[in-house]
Amino acid sequence: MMEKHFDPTGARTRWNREWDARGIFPPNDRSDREPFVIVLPPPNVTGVLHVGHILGDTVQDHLIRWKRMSGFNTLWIPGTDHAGIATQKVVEAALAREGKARADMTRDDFLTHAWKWKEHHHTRIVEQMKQLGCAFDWTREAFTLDEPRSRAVREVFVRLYEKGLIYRGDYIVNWCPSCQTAISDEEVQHEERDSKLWWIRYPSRDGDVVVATTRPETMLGDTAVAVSPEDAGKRHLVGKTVTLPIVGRQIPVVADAVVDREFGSGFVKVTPAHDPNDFGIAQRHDLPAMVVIDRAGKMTREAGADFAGLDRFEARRRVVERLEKEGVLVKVEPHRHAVGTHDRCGTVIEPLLSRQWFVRMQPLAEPAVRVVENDEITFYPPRWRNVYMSWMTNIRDWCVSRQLWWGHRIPVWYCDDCDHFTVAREDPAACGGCGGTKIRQDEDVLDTWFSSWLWTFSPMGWPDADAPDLKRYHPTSVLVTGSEIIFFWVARMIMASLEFMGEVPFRHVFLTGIVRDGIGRKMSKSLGNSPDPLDIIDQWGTDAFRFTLSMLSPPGKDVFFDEEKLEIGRNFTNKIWQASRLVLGAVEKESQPIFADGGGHDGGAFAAAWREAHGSTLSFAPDLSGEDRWILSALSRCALDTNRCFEEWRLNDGASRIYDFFWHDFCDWYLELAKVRLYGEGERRTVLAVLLHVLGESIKLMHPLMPYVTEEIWSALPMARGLLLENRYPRGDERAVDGEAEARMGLLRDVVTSVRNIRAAYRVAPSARVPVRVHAPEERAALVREAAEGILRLAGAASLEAGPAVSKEKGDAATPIGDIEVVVSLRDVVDIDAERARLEREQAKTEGDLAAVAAKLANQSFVAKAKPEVVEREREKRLRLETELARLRESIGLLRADG
RNA sequence: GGGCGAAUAGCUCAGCUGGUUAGAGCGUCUGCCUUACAAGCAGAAGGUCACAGGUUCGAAUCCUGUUUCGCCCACCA
Repeated sequence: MMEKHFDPTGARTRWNREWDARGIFPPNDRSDREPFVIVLPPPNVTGVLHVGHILGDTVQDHLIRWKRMSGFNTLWIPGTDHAGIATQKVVEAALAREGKARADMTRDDFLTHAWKWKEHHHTRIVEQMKQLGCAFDWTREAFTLDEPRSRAVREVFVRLYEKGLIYRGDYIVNWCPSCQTAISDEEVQHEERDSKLWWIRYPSRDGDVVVATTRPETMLGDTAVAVSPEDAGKRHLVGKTVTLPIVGRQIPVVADAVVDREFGSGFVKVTPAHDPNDFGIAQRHDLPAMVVIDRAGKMTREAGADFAGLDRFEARRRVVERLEKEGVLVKVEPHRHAVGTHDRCGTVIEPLLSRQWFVRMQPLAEPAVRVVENDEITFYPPRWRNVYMSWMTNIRDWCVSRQLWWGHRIPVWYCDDCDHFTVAREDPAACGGCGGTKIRQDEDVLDTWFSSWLWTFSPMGWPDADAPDLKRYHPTSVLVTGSEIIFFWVARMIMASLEFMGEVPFRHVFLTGIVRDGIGRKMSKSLGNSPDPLDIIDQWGTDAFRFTLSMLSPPGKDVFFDEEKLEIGRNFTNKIWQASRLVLGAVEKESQPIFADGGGHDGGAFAAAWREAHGSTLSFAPDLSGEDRWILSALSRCALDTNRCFEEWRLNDGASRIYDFFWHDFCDWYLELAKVRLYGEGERRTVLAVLLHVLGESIKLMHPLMPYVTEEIWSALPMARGLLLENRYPRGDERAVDGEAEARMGLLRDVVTSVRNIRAAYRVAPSARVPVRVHAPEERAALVREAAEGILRLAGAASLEAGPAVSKEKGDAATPIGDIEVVVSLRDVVDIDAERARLEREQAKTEGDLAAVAAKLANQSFVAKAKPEVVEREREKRLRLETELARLRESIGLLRADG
């Protein structure tokens, strides 16, 4: 006998051990079944799992298990990301707590610490990932900074360099003064902020010029003033010079098309070293660039003795003061504009002229646009495709060098003796130009995404083109990730795979939503609103967690996650458990064998379904009741729907479908009806076999969502063979859908519901049995009589009479349903006034409905233009409503007659 | 400044290609510890589908516009 309650922790421990011991997650490399492959978006190795990861992992595990059970050779590769900046920062912070600063350490010492830190956190995060029940192939685990991935990164760098797609140059980059590294455009977060627009007069013999700026401190580095070439009123100044206040430098006025004559004063100060626009102007007009802000965000010596060493924001205040003092500050007005900040630390980005490595993206983007255009790669939900396209078609070069220590070091060596630099796969011993041995490797490392973008093939043995995994498992099937990294990662993976593999990295991109807290805020550490998934798992169980998330996550929509919602999953898990207890308890009590390995009974659709699902044969000839046929039909329907939902990436709908079937069809109706036979005296094997079959198939359907509880129950089912994961996912069968059985069940449900309704309306004690009579045409009355035992039990009826002769009289409560009428005799219990009120309410509603239908049918164009089946449906509806209405009037009349 | 998404019951959301009586979970109300389950069972109440037009025999669903909220992109300093 099963325990009274499911023990999620015990089951998790047990099945993790069991799955691991049996080694069932890695694919069969010799199989000729179609592969289904996913690479896990690698979490930050020094991070902790948050609820968002659980959602992504749940979706992927769901797909993997479903495909595996559907006959695919599945592979899911786990791994972690070295996450350059993020990791370096946490390691630095940890060292700081020990009183050590990175500045005082050698690179090697720092890296030793970083690796130690990585090892520690890696163990932890892997431990966490194992608690989710994910079917990862740990034998293929990868890390973006391990040896094989380093080889791939170097190969890629060298190839791109040789192709002219990587270059080094001096450009304005996004500089984070806090992290002291360049970052890519994608890492800049634009935030609207209230600021000011300062209007400053630059005096000139030819007439003063007034510029408007949001960054007065950069005026110290101005080397020109620009106007729009279309601005007739100002054109005469072009070629003249103006005096830079404070500094006193003479700077020229130039005309450039980027200047908008409508904005501000129509004059733009040009600071080539600190503004990307101005940098462009300077290039076009051959203007010098003067760096006045350094890498720490402090003013340089170039900024002048009065400002050198000041923080840039302090310098802003001082500069404004000076301008005011000099009488050149014309006005200050409030101005709201977007400020670039570093997405990792929130520091305001300083555009800075600096020498960096860049990847030329345009040539890589073109094929990547094509494969999406021709649907070799599809996006779910499809709207993300446009987001991808618009980014790809306006793509800009990618700054890949980072001034960090933690990461893939740039494989470039500079020579002390000549200008040549050596770009090499293996560390060179000498300069490739002059042969000199005084060479130094570039100090910088590569952007983390420079290793992540190889993630579909770098874990499969690339650059060895003959690596068996590459041949077998690439391209992968689907990428499951969040929409926030479409540019960072998805787009770049597509480009990298096309460039280096000559094929797409994956066929489909499935984008999950962002998990938010109960009031819509993004989960974040600083807000403290992200619960620890492991706490949730301990408290609620993995299955409950996974099921709840699945159910609440329409594809690509943000999820408002609230711990209370876990009740959905927990309650459902319990429901499954309890239903299983009922079934297994009943099976244990049966003395005759239900099935056997060989021989046995062979005929009939159910016997065949049993054989196909369980590989054994029934040991008796099943004698199916109406409800048996109905639940088998509903099971098939559920399996069909579920598979269809999954095919269409609507995992949440699939989850709801199974939930509804199991809870409301199987538990609420079938189990209750089954009790008639289970607790009766007759032959029980048919109902037991049906119970076992439907339960078994149901938990197969649920397995991808709730691996532990289903595996646990499966192991207790007498007909189970092997692990649940090794069994075939129910596909459903159109031919198994039994319309007649479903109609019959509908009739039974209607009768039972009507009686319950009346009982509740009159507060009939639950223990009281009431006589039930059903007025119906003989054909249908026969069906009702056939289902008598079930109706008696479910409706709490004392007796059941059905036929065309059934009549009602005063003291009866009656409810019409189409052409039948359910009559419950309550003798003195019925309150005449209450019953009349009840009937009149019903009457009003029915009259309303009828009027609507009648109006529709009276409309000539409706009858002429609507599809015939729709018109027919309306006619049937009218007939039904008319019948019901007549019965209601009859009942009301009866109450009046002698009341 | 562009683009996208959302707006349906008190709350959180379903409602796929327009067509039965707009559904579920939670919450509320009523009655039940009925030999699987009170993490449960039965019943009930609750919606002018954001607003305004339009297309159509028919609109929560399609189109246009408006409002509110959210997100993404963007070199008007």
